[in-house]
Amino acid sequence: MKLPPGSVAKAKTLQRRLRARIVLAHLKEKPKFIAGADAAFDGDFALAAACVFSFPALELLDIKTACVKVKFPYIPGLLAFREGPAVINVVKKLRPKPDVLLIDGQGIAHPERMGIASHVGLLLGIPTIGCAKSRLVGECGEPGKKAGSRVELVYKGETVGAVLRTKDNVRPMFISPGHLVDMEDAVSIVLECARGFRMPEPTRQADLITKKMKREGKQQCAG
DNA sequence: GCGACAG
DNA sequence: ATCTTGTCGC
Repeated sequence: MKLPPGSVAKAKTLQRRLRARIVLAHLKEKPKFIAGADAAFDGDFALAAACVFSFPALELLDIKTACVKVKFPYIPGLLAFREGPAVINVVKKLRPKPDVLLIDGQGIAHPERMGIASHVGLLLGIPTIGCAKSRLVGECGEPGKKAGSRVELVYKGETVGAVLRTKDNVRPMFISPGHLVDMEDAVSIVLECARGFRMPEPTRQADLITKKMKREGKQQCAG
């Protein structure tokens, strides 16, 4: 996928401008509604899905989907410019509006502290948590084999995330605050959303929906 | 120059 | 992310 000249440099400049507005603070109230969002790809289109659950009961309350044309290729560190538009579009449709949003990707565990979770959280103005299946940046050890064990993810001398075992004996998840939450919130909320699978329920369901959309064809999706 | 590199 | 069969482990 081709990009107009200078797009990559402009994207990086925007990240550095937006990161000044990221706020990491402890949630004042326990969330009542939590959502998860993810996207799959079919040609030049991003098939996005988002779902909201009651929290901490995790009863499914709403599901929304969207099909958005992608204008950016995948470039490590610039995922928000590829998936962000579709995710923002679909999350805006959710009812009730979520108090916290889990996104498949990094929060501040990013070269510019602006992973997709931080980026989307800032643009939507809602608390977000990055839930990635693998590492983008940072150094870390290996957490214990039991669910709940964790080690810090350190980047340039700063703790930017947690390498968290969400299930016994499975590869850990890379959790990092996105926006309007702190590290403790991120880890505790993800653990409360762990329901016997590696991925926390909100993100896991969004991922399943996304793959189903792809199987059944993008022609019938909203957006 | 070489290796790393979310989805 | 996506392309892909059988297969090992809980």
